[in-house]
Amino acid sequence: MAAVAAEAGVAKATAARTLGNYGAVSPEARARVLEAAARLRYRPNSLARSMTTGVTHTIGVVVADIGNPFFAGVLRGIADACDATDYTVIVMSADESIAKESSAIGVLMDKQVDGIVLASAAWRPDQTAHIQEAMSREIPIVLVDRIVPGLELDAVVIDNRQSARDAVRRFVAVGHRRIAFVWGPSAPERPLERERLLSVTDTWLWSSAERLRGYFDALDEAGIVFDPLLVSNCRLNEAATVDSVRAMLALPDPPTAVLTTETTATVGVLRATRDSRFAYPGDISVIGFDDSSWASVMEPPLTMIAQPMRELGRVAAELAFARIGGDRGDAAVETLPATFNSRASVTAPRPQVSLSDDDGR
Amino acid sequence: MAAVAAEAGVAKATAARTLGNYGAVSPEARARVLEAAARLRYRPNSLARSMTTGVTHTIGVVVADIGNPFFAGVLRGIADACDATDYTVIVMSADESIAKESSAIGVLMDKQVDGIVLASAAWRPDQTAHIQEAMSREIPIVLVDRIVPGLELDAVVIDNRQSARDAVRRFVAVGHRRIAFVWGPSAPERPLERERLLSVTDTWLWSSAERLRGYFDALDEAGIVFDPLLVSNCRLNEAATVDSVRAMLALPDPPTAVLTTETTATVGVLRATRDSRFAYPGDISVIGFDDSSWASVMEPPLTMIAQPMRELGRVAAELAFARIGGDRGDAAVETLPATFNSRASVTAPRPQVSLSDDDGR
DNA sequence: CTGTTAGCGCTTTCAT
DNA sequence: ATGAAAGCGCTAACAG
Repeated sequence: MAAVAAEAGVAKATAARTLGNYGAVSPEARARVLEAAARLRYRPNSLARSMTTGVTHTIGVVVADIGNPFFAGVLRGIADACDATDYTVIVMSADESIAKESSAIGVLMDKQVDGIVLASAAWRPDQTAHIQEAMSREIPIVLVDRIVPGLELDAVVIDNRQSARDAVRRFVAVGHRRIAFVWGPSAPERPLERERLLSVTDTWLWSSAERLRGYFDALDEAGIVFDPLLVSNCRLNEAATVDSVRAMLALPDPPTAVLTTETTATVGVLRATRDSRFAYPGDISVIGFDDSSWASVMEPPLTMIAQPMRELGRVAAELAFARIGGDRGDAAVETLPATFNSRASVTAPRPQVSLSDDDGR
Repeated sequence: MAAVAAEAGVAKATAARTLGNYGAVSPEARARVLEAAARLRYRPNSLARSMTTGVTHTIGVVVADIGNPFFAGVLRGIADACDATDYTVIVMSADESIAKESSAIGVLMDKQVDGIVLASAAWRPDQTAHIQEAMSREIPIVLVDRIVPGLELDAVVIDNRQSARDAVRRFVAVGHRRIAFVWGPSAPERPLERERLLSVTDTWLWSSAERLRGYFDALDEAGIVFDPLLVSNCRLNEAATVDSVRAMLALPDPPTAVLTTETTATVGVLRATRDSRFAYPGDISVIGFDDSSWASVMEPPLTMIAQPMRELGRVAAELAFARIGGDRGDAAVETLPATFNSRASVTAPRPQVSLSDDDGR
C-alpha cells in the first residue's frame, strides 16, 4: 500500500482511506489511488487490517465430522448465511473427541475468529472447560444440533424428543405394540433396564437421549411396557447394528415396528430385514431420522423424519452474527421443526397367530 | 505478551522466544515465562504471528457446494490431512459460479492462505483469470475432481472416462445394446447429435464430459450406433430427470440399461422406473456413479461406481503442502482409482419380442 | 480533505 | 542467553 500511495502521489493514509472505503477522500485523489492500485495489482492484507481493527469477519465452526451429510448440510446453511454477510468460515473436525474439540476451539480463538458455531461432544460439566474458556474471553458461541447442559449459550436444535414421540405414536395408532428403538454408532453394549438406560444415555449424545425419552413417552402413553430387548445394543458401525437387529427379529416375540435414529441405523435395519423371513413393510414397519433422496425410492418408500439441516446452520450463524453485532440478550434455544415425510413404510402389524382366533378362516 | 514479559520480569523478546518455541532461553527464564503466561491465561495471536512470519498455516478450499455429500467427503479428506499437519482450513462455496469462485479466491488470497485446493467451475481459457491471478502471486493451487484445461496445475481426479467405459462394457458384456446415459443437474436441454453433444459438453463440467466420452468409447467398441434419444436432456433437478427418463422409457425401442453420472440422476431413474411398466432390474439394468450405503439396501442392491472422495481430498491437500514446502517440480495430475461395487442391478436384457422368433412358445 | 504519527502483537535482526 | 529496537501492512487519532 505504501507503493500505491507513492505511485499515486498521496500519503499512505489517503490511499488507505480509498482502498479501505472509509474516511473522506476527494474524487481526484480517489481516482489516482484507484488507478495506481490497479496498475500495481494491489490486494489488501486482511491480516494487517484485522490486526488494527480487532475483527476478522470470520467465524469458526467445529463439528464432529464434516464428511457426515448431516453436518455437511448444516455447514451449507452456515455458508449461506456467511455468503450473505461477507463472513468467512473456518471449519474444524473434532471426531467426537473433547480433546480435539478443545484444541480446535483454541486454534479458532488464536486466529481471532469473531464467533464460533459448535456441535459439541461435551455432555458433562467437567468437559466444558474449553467452552467456558472461550466464553470468558467474550467470544460468542452458538451451539448447533446438540445442547450442552449447564451452559448459558444460544443453541439451535430440533425437538428430538417430540419427533421421536410422534413417530412412535404413529406406530401405536395403527396397532403396533412391539416397537423397537435402533440407534446409531453410539449405544450401550448390552440390554439395559429403563432407568439405567436413561442414565447411561445421559452420558451420550444429547440428541440420542432426547429421542429415547420421546420413545419412552409414547410407550407410556399407550401403556406399553418397555422391553430392554427392543433397544439395539451395539456400537460403532452398521455391521454391528445388523447383528443387533437380527437378534431382535429372532426373538419369540419380535418387533413389528422400528424407529431408527439415523441413517446408519436405518440402513442396518433394512439390511437385517433383507435376509430374514420378515417381509418389509408387511411384517415390519420402519420410521427413521434423517431423510434422504434414496429413502423415497426404496421399495416401499420409507417414512422419515427430516431434519432442517441447512436451516439449523443458517440460524446458528445468524445468532452468532447477532452476538457479534453486540446483542447482549439472554441465551436462547431455538427449536426448529422437523418434517415428517410420511411414505409407505408404516403399515398395520399382521394379526398375530396367537391372538387371532377371529382370523382363522 | 508484553504483560507476560513484565510479569515474568524479562524482556518481550525472551517471552516471545519461550512462547513461540524458537531461539534460546535459559531454563529459569523459560519457567518464569511459562508460569506467568499460565497465570495470565496468555494465548498467542496467530494474526500477529502470521504478520511477521508471512505464513498462516492455513489452506483455502473452494468447492461448488459444501452440502453435497461428494464434496463433504472430499473436505473430510482435506481435514484429515490438515489435522495431521496442524493446518487450518477455510472453506468457501462457489455454487458453480465463476464470479463467486473468483471472489472466493480473492478472499483467500487476502487472508494470506498458504495454499488453495480448488474444484473449479472454469472450463474455458477466458474463465481462468482469477486462477492465473493467484498463480502469478505464487500461491500454490491444487485442483481436485475437475481439471481446468490449459493451466499448469497439480490436480487430483479419478479416471472418469475409463470408469464410464468400464460400466458400459459390463452392460454390453451381458447383451445390452440400448444403453442410456443419464446425467445430473447440468445437461443440454434437447437431444443432440454426437459431435454437437461433445462440443457442448466441453463447455460443461470436465468430469461429465469425460464420462460421456467413456460412454461413446464403449459404444464404438461394441459397434453400437449412438442414439441421441438415449442421453437425458434436462437440467437442474431430479424432477426434470424423471421426466426425461420417462420419455426414454416410452420410446418404441426403449433402453434396457442406464448409466447415471451421479446420485440425483440415479434416484431420478429409479423413480421413473417405479411407476412404469418396466420392472427393475429385469427390464432395465442400472449402474451409477457415487456409491452410498443406501444403494446396497435397494431392492435389488445397486451396482455403483464409488469415487474415493476422502482420498481425493487428502491427496490434494498433501500436494498443496508439498508445494507450500517449496516443491517446484512440474505440475502433476494424480489419477485415483474408482471402485466398481458390483451388485445385483445388472442383468441380461430380456429377449426382445421382435427379434425372438425362437421365443414364441 | 489530507498528512503525520502511533500503534495492533508478534518475530527478528543486532548488540550486548 | 538476553535485551532493545525495527518493522510486518494496515487503521485511527489528531493536526492542519
